[in-house]
Amino acid sequence: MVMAFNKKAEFSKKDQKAAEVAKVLSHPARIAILKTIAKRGVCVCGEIVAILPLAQSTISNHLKELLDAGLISGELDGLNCCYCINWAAIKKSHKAILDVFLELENREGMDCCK
Amino acid sequence: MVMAFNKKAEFSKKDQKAAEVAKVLSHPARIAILKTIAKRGVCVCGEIVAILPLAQSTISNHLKELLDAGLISGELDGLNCCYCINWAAIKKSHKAILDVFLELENREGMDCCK
DNA sequence: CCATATAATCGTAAATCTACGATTCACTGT
DNA sequence: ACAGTGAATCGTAGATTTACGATTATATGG
Repeated sequence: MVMAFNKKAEFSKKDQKAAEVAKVLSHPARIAILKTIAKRGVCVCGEIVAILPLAQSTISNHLKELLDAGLISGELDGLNCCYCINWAAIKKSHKAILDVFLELENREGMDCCK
Repeated sequence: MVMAFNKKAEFSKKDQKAAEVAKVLSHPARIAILKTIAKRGVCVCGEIVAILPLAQSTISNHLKELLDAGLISGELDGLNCCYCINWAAIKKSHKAILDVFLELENREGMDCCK
């Protein structure tokens, strides 16, 4: 009995993209990591581990998710790995989410039940 | 051996709130449901079921998540249940996400590795 | 070469999410 | 009172997420 297929593909591309962006931001650790990297400009994994209340391997996983989503880039620099924000991706992500809210807020006033 | 505790509580309130908003939007079905309700003004569960490629019980679950998050309100109206957007909550949510992006984008230019 | 340090990866466990069918509940209309 | 309809809830199964410790890989420094 097969269930729990991935039905996400059946929604509009726009909604899928917005949902993907939201998914990346759906854990406070990932938001905190992004803010930390943005704030410091330079950021090495060890610094993030020192700041956030999570184990090194857990941080590394969250970093990988941010990398996979394209929101940050990281390059090995000797022993350390230097991460930085991919601003183009951040702006695209921002727009994807913004569009959802704008499309919703555009309809304000057309309420039904009251 | 106890693992996988919920560590989310250890992050800042702001980041937690933003992550919660993002979580609600992290499935295209929920975005599509919000847009459908906003577009129609009036919206009954059955209409959403007819439009989206999901079973009635699945839609009902997504609606419950949106209700729990406070983004919509629903009242029983005879046989039908009329849902509408809670605009105040939408705006709060929008602001919570917006603040994350603004805080990030504020730091643009302070890059490290290049 | 060897000890050390940084960070990725692996293995795992628990929790949560997605999804559905079946059932139940509540209200209509007859 | 009873059949029918719309929607919530229940039970479930499988997938994914969160988290950690242990291990591995790689580079540096002596």
